Amino acid sequence: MAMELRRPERTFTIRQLCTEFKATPRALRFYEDKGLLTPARDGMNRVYSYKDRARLILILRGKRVGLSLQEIREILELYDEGDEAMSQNAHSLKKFREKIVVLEQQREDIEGAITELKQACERLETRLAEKRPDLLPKAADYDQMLRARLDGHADLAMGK
Amino acid sequence: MAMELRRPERTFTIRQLCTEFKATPRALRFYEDKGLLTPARDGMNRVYSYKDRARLILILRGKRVGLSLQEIREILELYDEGDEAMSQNAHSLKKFREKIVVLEQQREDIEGAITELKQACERLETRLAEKRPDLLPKAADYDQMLRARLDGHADLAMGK
DNA sequence: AAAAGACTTGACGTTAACGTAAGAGGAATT
DNA sequence: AATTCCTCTTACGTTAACGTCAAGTCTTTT
Repeated sequence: MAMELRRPERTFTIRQLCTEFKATPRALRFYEDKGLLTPARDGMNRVYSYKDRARLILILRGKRVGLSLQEIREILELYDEGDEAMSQNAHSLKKFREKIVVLEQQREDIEGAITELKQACERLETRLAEKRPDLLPKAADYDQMLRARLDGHADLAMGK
Repeated sequence: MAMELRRPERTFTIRQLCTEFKATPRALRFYEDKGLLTPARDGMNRVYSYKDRARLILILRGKRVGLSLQEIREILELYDEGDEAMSQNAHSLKKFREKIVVLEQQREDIEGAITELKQACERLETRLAEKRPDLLPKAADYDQMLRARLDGHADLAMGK
């Protein structure tokens, strides 16, 4: 019970989180305004903890899957809620189940969209190969694409 | 070559498509305004063909997976484009490949979100079962939910 | 001490994707 | 003929999720 995992009590400035996750200060303040984040303060300045950072990760992922900030907030509230507001939670439970159905549908949609896009790409590529092979991307371009994919995590490794 | 599948040349009014897909006339006109649909006219009135209907289905699915109308239009244009505008297509190809990467990421996100939501549901359910079993949904409610899921296709079967 | 950088709080602007209300035109029903 | 109904266009309103200044504070560097 007296055992809490003691990560070095690191904190983050708003800018640090922004560059790490490619967000803007305005966005983080906006999330705070909407009750999704509540960082501590050092004087006027915001101080984000690991917990805040974890919440931000959830927020951003929620956004990527098409949840509204409102919906994300409801989910987040589940995590720090004690055990009060139980009848409220019965409502949340229902909404979550509904959301799961929607997300499963969405996953199907995405899989469908992916296969279609891939087909479209193939059609395009064969047509281009026949008529304008000069316009096809070169091997070098694929290198470039791969590098772009990795850049997202690069700053994590080399504590920029 | 002279063989075209001859579905009974059915057409649809704007209202019919709207009720079938739970859209609004305003939305369909908006899509038209943005160049995603180009139904025929009977006098002033819009007349939608099977092809228009198919496009609408693609539009709505595109929206569900988070594509913008702009992006959806680009995809649709691929389908009716002849073989002109090839260098344009080289650009499309690149954009599509990028979009595929995004969608695959998004699929991962959704799967993550689904598992998390399910966990949250379980936590909620156990807590409720312990403290307020009266708030748990009854078996009848699940019947209701199943019925709701099927309603989406009911109007297709019973040509309402 | 002055300038340069981060951070802050307003407050107004912006974009996408429609909603909504107003006014008018045909077709069908009463 | 009048009412009802569906459709049309035009045009302004709305919501979410920020962007974009403006103006001020605090700290650090010169």
